[in-house]
Amino acid sequence: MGGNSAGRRPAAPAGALTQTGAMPVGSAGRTGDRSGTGDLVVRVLPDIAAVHKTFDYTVPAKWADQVRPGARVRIRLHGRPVGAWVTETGVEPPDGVELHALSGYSGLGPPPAMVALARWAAWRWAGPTSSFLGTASPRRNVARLPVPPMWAAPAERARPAERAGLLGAGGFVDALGSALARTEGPSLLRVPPAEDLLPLVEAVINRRARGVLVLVPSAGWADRLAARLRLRGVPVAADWAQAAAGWPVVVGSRAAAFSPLEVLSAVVVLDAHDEAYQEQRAPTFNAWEVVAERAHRDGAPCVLVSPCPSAVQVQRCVEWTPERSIERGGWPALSVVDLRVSDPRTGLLTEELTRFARNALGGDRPFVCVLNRTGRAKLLACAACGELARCERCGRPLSQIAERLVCPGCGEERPLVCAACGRTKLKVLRPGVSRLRDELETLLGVSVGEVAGARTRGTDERVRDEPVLIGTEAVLHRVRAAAAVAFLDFDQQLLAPRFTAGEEALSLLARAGRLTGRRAPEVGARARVLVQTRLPDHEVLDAARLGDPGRLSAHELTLRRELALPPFSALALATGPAADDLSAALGTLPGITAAALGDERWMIRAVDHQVLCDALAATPRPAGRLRVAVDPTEV
DNA sequence: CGGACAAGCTGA
DNA sequence: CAGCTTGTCCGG
Repeated sequence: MGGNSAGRRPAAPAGALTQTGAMPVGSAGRTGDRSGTGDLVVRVLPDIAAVHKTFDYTVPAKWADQVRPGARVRIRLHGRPVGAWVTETGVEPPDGVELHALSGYSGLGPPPAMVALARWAAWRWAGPTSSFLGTASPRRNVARLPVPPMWAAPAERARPAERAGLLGAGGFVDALGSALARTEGPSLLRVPPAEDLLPLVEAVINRRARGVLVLVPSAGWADRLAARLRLRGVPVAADWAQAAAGWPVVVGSRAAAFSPLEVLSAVVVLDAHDEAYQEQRAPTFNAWEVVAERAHRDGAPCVLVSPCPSAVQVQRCVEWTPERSIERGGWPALSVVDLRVSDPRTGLLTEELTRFARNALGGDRPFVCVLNRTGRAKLLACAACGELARCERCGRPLSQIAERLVCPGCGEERPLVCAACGRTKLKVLRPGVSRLRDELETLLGVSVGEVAGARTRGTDERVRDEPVLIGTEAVLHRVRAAAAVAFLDFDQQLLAPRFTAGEEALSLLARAGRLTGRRAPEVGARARVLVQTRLPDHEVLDAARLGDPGRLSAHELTLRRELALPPFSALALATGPAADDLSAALGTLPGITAAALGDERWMIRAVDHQVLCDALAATPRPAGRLRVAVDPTEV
C-alpha cells in the first residue's frame, strides 16, 4: 500500500486521524532520479469533486516554509492545471513513481487539524473530502494573516450584568459553568424562546477570552450578533483571515462550523435545533454535529442552546433545564382552536381568528398569519365528525387505497372507518389558499401583505410595513417582531411527511414566541399565539401550552425507539439511477438493511453511524448518477 | 473532472 | 476496416 491513500476512506472509527507514517525523507533505495535525496515531498488532494485520490509532489525550496497541511497549492495533474490542498508533509512516496513539482503556491488554507476534520466529515456524511476543505477555505487567496488585536476579557468582578436577566434567573450561570467544564461530549442548555441570548454568549466569551466559536442559524443573525458584541468591545472576526489569525471570537452560520480557528476553547450553538444547520445539498452535513466533533478533538466544551432541542440532541447531550416556572414564563401563551367543531362555512377564517386578529391590530407590530401552502399531502377527515384519519401506530396521515386506509410510513392498514365515530364517509381536506389573503383583507378591513419566497434564500430580507402579513412559515423569518402570530392550519405542520414533523412544528411555535415576546405575567392575559388544528390534543401543542418541550422529547424518544428511527438508528437516503445498485451492494452487509421507497429511492438503515458510514465508505460507488443523503428527515 | 484508449456499432 | 460512439480507467 505504501502511503498512497485512496480517496475513499477505508473503514475507520469515527474521529480517527489518518495515520500514514511520516517516514524520514531521503531514505535510500528509492528509484527515480530526483536531484538529491533531501527533497521535500507533500501529498495533495486535488480540488476536483470526482477525484478522491491523493498525489505526491515535490516542493520547490522557495515554498518549503508555506506548505503545511491545509495549504492551497497548484499542481499539474494529467497535464492540466488544478488547485489542490496539501494533506500531508514529509511524505515517503511509493517506489517507481516519477514525481512532479508543485506548480504554484496559492495561499493559506485551513489549519492542519481541519484536514483531519474534513476527512472525518467525509466519512460521516459520505461525501468527498475536497468539498469540506472547500467550505473550510477562504473564498479568495490569502497570502498572509493580519495581526490580531490585543484584548482581555473583563475580570469576574466587572460583570455585573451576568447576575441580572437570564443568567441571574433559574440557575443558568451554574448550568453554564457545568456545561463549560464538560469536554467529553456536547452539553445542552434549554432556554425558553423569549430570552435574549447575548448575555449567555458574553458569559462564555468572558470565561474563555479566545478561541470561542459561536454558531447561529442564519447569516443575518450572525451579522447582528457580531455587531452587538463589537459594540461591547469584543473583537469578532470579520472574515476568514481574521478567524485564522486568532481573533478571539468567531460568529457565523452553518459553514462557520469549518471556520479556521487553530484551536477551539469553546463552541456555542444558538437555536441548535434549527434545520438551517443541516446542509441540504450532498454532502448533507450538520453544523452542530461538526462542531461537537471538533470541540471533542480540541478538548473543548460544546454548548448547544435551544428552547426546543431535537430528540437526537437530547439523546446525545447532557441536558440542563431551567426551573419550571422560568421556562414556562418564556413561552408564549397559546390559544388553540379546534377546527373539527368550528363552523364549516368559515373555513380557516374562524370567529376565534377574527377576534384574535382584531385584538392584535392597532399597535406598531404586525399581526402575522402562517399558512403552509406547500403541504401537498392531502388529509382525510371524517365527513361527519371531522376527525382526521391517522395511523394508530405512528400517527401519520393515512391515505385511501381502494376501500382501505393505508399508512404510507409504516404500512399499517385499516378499513375505511372513522376511528372516532365509526362512520364510513371521509372527505379530502384542501385548504383554499389563493383567496385567503383577499378574504382576510375584507374581513379585517386593513391591508394584508403577502410574503412569498423560499424559506432558505434571503431569509432576512425585510418586508413592507403592513398591519397584517400572511405567508408560509418563511414569514416568521422575515419579521423581527409581531403583535401576535396565528397558524391557520397547523395540521399541515403536525402531519408533515417527515419523522421530525413534531419537533419542527414545536420549533415554529418557539419562533412565534420569540417574535411576540414572553407570556404576560398577569393572570388571564391575552394569548399571543393562536393555533388552528383538528388535533388539539397533539403532544406538540401540549408541550407548547405548558412551555415544556421536555414532554415532546420524551414522547418522541419513546416513539422513535419503537420504530427504530434516529437516534436509535442511522439512516441514509440513496436516490438516482445508481441507487438500486448501491442499495443492492449495501443490503448484503451485516447490520445494514435497504428498503425501497419508490423508483430509484432507497432508505439505507443501520444500527448506528459507525456501521452505516463504514459500510458507505467500504462500498464502491456504482456508475451512474447517485445522491446519498446521510441523516435524511423525510419518511 | 477530462483526456486516453479500448471495445462495440455502423455502413458499403 | 475507417469513423464514430460509449465505457472504463487514471492522474504523482
